Amino acid sequence: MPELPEVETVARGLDQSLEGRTFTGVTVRWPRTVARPEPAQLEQQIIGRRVQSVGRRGKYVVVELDQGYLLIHLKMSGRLLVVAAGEPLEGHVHVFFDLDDGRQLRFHDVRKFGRVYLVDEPEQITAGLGPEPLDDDFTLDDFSRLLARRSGRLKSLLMNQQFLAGLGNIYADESLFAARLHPLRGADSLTPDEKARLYDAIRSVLGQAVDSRGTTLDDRGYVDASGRAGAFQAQIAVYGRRGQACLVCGTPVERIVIGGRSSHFCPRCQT
DNA sequence: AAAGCACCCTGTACGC
DNA sequence: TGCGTACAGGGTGCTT
Repeated sequence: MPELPEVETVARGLDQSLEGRTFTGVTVRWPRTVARPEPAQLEQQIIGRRVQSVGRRGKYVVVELDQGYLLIHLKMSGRLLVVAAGEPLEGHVHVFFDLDDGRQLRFHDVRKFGRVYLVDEPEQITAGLGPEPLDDDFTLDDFSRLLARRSGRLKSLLMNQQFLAGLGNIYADESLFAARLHPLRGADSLTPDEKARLYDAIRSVLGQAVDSRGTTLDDRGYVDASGRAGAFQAQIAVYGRRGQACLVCGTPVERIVIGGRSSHFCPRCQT
């Protein structure tokens, strides 16, 4: 599932390959994928727009145009691929954009949860997101202050994009393992040392995952804009490892459901 | 404020 | 072999 490291990797690839390109057409094959404007208006609004840069906010890919912004959320299964227009159109391509150099930006999404937005300002979509955990100016003090106002379970909190932007199920579980904190711990129960451990763990796990170009769990999983898989799966400690030995102590990894989402943790290491 | 759940979707795993 | 069904997952919206 694309989370912050995967979206960051996609955005970096798109920034390289799309900068300076102009959109010359768009085809919508599954209208619900286009959240706004109305699919019929997308064409007239995006043709002629030029890409200035591609970045990321939370789990959104943010394409800065000479006028307006194209935002894409990959949700569960979305892929953004840049290919020559002559390449056969794969199944599950719900929207594709023609570029002025004979290539296409294709939005491929088996689950159809992903969404595309064309807006004047990115904040129209991203205003509710919490801070970026990897920003230089996101400090331990900031994190402690955010935690102080919360009382829910750590796992649910880390998954809440309004609390912190970019963590999903994989990196929330991995961060809690790295911090040696149980996913059901109350956010208001942490000692100063535990808060520091969690802050460090989130930044360390996300940073390493970005360096590894994200996590690709199987051959249908995440790939970047050039179709390349990530490598962080080799460093996964608990996610998806139910029943397997904890890499630190050998205790079987447990899986429980929190807030309707699976949570993986070591019952001995995480307290 | 937080928890629980249905919803959106489809491929896959599983039971019979 | 083939069918039906449960499940996974991020985010939103609704109810408790």
